Amino acid sequence: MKNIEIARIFETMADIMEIQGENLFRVSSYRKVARVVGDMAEDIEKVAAEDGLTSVDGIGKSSAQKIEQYLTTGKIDAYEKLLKDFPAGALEMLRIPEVGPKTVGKLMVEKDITSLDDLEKAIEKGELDDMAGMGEKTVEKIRKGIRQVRASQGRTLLGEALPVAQDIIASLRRKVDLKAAEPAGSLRRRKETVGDIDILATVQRRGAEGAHPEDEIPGGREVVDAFTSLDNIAEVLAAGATKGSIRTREGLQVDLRVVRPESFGAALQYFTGSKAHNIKIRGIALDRGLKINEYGVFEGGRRVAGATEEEVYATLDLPRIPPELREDRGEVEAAAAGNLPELVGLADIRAELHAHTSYSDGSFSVLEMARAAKDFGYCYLALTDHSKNLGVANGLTEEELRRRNEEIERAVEELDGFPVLKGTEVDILKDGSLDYDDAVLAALDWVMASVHDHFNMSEKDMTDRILRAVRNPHVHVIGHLTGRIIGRREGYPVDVPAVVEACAETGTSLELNAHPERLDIKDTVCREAKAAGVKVALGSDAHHGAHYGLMQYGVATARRGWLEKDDVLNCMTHKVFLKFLGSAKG
DNA sequence: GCCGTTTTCGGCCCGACTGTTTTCAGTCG
Repeated sequence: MKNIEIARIFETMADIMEIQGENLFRVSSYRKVARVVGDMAEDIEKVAAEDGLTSVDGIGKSSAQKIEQYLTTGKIDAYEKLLKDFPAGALEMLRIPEVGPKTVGKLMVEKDITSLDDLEKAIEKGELDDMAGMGEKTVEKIRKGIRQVRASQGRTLLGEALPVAQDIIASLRRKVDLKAAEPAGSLRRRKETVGDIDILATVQRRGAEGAHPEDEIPGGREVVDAFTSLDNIAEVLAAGATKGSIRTREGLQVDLRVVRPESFGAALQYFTGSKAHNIKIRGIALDRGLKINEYGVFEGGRRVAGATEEEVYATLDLPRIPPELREDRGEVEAAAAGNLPELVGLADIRAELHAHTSYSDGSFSVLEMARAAKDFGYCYLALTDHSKNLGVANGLTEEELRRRNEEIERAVEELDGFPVLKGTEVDILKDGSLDYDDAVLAALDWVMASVHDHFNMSEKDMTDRILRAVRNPHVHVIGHLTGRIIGRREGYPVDVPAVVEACAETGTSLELNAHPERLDIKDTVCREAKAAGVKVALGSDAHHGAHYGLMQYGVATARRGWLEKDDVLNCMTHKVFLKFLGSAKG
């Protein structure tokens, strides 16, 4: 599956072309190719062979040729040519806040600066001072920005950013009387990582009717002041009449915007994005003679909507599209056709299906884990301790597994019959065999099979290894399919579509590991699984009673993957779940 | 470079903020 590689190449080409001053529409068409190829569920090679690349919206003749060339030769001439004249370290400078392609281009041409290091040295020597547009403040910003790029190396996990945003909103509400306050941006779309946090707020008092957008918002400055005087702030970056910006001690940038109540829905829609979704929405508006901006929907000069998102979408005869879907992956078309999915919600989740106890590497006993699940509101629980191969995690021998199962029976009794399934997260060994014999697995209620070692295999070998586990009649579900750790470890190479296909054939499910560092399978694969009729099991990978709360990130990712209640095993009642397990693998 | 029930040419979403400019370019969301 070469989709991601190709997406990266087109993104890089777009960056380089933009720095070199290429036509911006041409640049954005390269970015669009990168996005559609990266988001595509199918293997690009398969699309190329079957329907042809130009059947994909956004891929024209020229891009199709480049992709074909990559698929056949592993190279793209146009890309090689761009790289040849372009220093490798220069793209890194784009990651500095306030530094865009134009600035990078100027630095390269005028000062021969081609890397973060070069730039830092040049600033130290005062070499930027004679450049047009490089005042004292700008240079200082860049200097700080370089440090920041080095320190943060990118984006923050959803699981870290969401609690920060929720804390800030709660603190803000205690200080000022807000009518509404919501995170926007990629956080609201629940992307697996976010660059910064955007919060929108509106105050109780209504603005004067017909007030111009440029007027100050009544009560706005008061909210901004409250915001910039919160605890846990390392630095106030900006504080105006309607907008404030801070950096938290964890290094996260948080932007707050105060908007008028009559514009709140429009602003929320606008700042939630994604950019691609908004471009599509605006296009539809234009066709109808409407203009949408962050203040509302306008017909001529007249505002026709804006207070709520429902209102904004309704002007286009669309239902409100859930934020998690707003990626221009077909959601607008689905909304227009009345085909939006009824997304699974946290309240639909009846069970935890991936949890460890102190028998392996968890910190709670069997009884404590079960009691915590019951207290959490679940109707049942599956305990999935590691198998003996995983020494570092104190994996269970067959004898230990038997003793743990007896302890489960005692715990069930203790908790008045709260159902606890006897499960395992059994290692898929190097050759694709499993770490327990079939007889041992057959006696268990719930068998999850996962790869935990020998990551450095070829894609073919790894895929064959996993496929062998999929085909084992006792395996109900494959755990964290790609093994990625977001921001730290790329997943091992595996032909995901081939695994999905085999799961569909054999009645095997796929786990969506809800741990914020994993979120594996990811959103687009969820959608692929759903299309193939493969069920998804959400698992928090809990090693402690407090970890059950991580389920929310799994649900968020499932929603981004268009999953509905019927696609998710955890939504089944205990009885239905057992029946499903009895029949799934035929 | 992509796209087309007005189109195969001429468009391509829109606005705010910042620093630095003396009317605007660059960046961001």
